[in-house]
Amino acid sequence: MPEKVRTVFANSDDDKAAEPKISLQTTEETRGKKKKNKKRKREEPEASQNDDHDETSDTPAPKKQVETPVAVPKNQANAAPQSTEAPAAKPYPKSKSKPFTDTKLNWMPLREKAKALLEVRRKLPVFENADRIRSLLREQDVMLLVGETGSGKSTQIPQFLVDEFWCRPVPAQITRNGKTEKKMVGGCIAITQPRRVAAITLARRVAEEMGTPLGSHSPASKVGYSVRFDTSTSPSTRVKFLTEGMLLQEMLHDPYLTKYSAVVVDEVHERGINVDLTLGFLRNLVSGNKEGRGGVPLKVVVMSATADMESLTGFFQEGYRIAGPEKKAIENGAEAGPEDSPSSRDISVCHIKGRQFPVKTIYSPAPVHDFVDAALKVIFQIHQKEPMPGDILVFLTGQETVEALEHLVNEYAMAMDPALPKILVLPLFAALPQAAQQRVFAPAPPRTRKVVLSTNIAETSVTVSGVRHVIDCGKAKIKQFRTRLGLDSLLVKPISKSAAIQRKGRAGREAPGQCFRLYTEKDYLALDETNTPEILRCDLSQALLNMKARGVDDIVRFPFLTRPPREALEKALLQLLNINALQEDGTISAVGLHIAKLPLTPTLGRVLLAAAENGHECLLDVIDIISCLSVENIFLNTTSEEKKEAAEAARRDLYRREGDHLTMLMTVRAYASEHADRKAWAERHLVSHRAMQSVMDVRKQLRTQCRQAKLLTNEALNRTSLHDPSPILILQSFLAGFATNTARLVPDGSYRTIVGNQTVAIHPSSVLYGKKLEAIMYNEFVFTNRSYARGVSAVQMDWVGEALAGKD
DNA sequence: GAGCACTGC
Repeated sequence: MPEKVRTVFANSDDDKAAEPKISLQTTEETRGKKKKNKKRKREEPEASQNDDHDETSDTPAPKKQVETPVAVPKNQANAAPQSTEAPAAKPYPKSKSKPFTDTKLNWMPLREKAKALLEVRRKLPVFENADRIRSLLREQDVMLLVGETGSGKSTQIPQFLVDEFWCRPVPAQITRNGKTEKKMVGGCIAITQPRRVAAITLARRVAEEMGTPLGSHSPASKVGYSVRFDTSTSPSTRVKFLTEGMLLQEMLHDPYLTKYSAVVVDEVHERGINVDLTLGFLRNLVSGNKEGRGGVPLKVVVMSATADMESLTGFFQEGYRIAGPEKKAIENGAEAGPEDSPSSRDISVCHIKGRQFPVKTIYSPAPVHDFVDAALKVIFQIHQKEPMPGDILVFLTGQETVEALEHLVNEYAMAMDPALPKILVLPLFAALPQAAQQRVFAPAPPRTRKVVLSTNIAETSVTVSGVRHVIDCGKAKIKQFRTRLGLDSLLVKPISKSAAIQRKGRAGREAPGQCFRLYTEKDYLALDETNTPEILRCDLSQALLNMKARGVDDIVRFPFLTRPPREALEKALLQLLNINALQEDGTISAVGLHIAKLPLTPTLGRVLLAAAENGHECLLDVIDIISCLSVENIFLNTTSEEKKEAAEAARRDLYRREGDHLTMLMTVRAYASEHADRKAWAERHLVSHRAMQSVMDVRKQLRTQCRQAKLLTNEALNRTSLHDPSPILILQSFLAGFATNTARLVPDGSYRTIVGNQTVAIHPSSVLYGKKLEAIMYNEFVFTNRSYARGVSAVQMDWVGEALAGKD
């Protein structure tokens, strides 16, 4: 249903009621505007392609767009996703000696580009609402904004707000823990994003539009971004794009977000656990007393692509209700601005229409049993009937189904009528090497139709150009943490309506399109409205530790947008108790506080601290291993048989009989000591170069943090000679966090978990696969077709006993 | 004999 609703921006001229007011969409003015929109679409479909960030997420601000703002074929822009640096981002070296006037001169071309871009911006659906959004936010602290794809909300909203009077830094007196301090509060707008690429791409784009250099490139820069391993801001930054995790991290140090006048939370509908935590903390900030901010209000804009805003309005209203009808007097005497009038408690809901071409939906007349087979038929049906150009995007569940369909399509294509255009089949999934992924962005060769077979990576993370036909199998693999069993399950499940709409929308980005749903309309109507929030699907220990570290001692009273079941919360608390991150009374311990600041799961954080007690050498080795465990799989999947044998031989010298942990250590050591050509080394050993680069990033970050925490000395870090690792010390350090992730061999030759007595098999990707050992410790316990332990090492039963008894 | 997608001072 949401896809059929056509709404315009909220009509906010209604009388203001005393009760918290929600201005809902009105449909009256729609008609005229709709027509206008339609016309616009025909005239400049290209302009709409780069204004919403999910469209550019894989195509950083196409530079052509800057030079000729009118017409850029999307294909072209996508064809070179590597040319990331827009010209505006380049000209400022970090050199401090550069005179300021120089910067000023270099500004001129930026200004001109910004002026040209303004023409494009003016045509965005969101633009005509600028004044209304500004005036609502002058009165109110919270705004909810529904903006469909292509509305331009992510790039424009911060620019609408940055020059508002309330967005200037103000001197304030802050009282905390009885101490009063003078400080500037506000001045900056934060915009959160679920993904790194989006944060960086948007920052680049907005910097161009504002005509200022990006981030740390110049002291005059107004736009910056902050993602893990990559921060580009300057003291003058006013608009900052960051990942949700990064904002949470900032909040650990500055709970009242005193740098910011506003926080814009974008893409809320994706409902990652970080966004849920962010919203909980923000609700406490807007509805609580503002002492920590010296009485200066914080504006919160929550943006989503789906119309389900009722739960969000209720969520923020409840915050106001609990805070009480009267505002607490501000004790330190900060002046009461207009924000303190009752209307600051109103919440407005605004709808902005997107810019999409119409997409026709075709349902399967009867239930489909084999969606790979059904997809095959539809692909050739489209290919025979539909004119060129018009590529096909097929949503499947995983690598397995992608590869199965790939073979089938290629097979059928060979027997195809030679008079028909050719078919180019391109698989797309996250584990695919980067180079192979890039192939889907290149436009199809002449007289060829691209058929992209994708997992749900193409649903949000990646935009494929040229697509006019979408085939949706209606399913996806979803990871679900099962509290009772303490394991992750990766199961094929039906998608939600909003995911189905998202998939369908991928056909209408450049021209009218069609979407074939390989399920019946009845099935569609029975789907859940939205995706299950991650907070209901994952292990909560990290989230709880973060809350505890922020002083939220009573978890039950935390404002959850969706409250996790009690059992899941209890399990997480128990786990934190087990690793001594919490004290018996449930408050955070010194160890817990330390772990919370590490960019690791609580368990891995605990391991790191345990290793620190076993000496510098052990800590350095454990950091190497932890770095591997906290990134995607470093070992590539073998594709062909010949390659496999060569790789097995090359990898042989890395394998350690102690298990995967020590094997990872040897891999990091070998990679790090390869100075000539790491990429070639990685290819030879069938190790993912991309993953190893992340490993090295994490390793560097952890080493730095350990040095700052005085767990490592410079001397230990700079030592060049390699010591012999001590497997015993390393594995015992791991048991400090993973004592409950252990299993012992039983007489029938299988393994049973020590806690829970469940059957578990060593995953085939492990170096210990097929081995019979006294006991094993594993990093992960997952269920796919059966229960597997992944990341496995051999341990001794008496070590496990000691670790479980807490005598580490 | 096997690998949905994201993310972190």
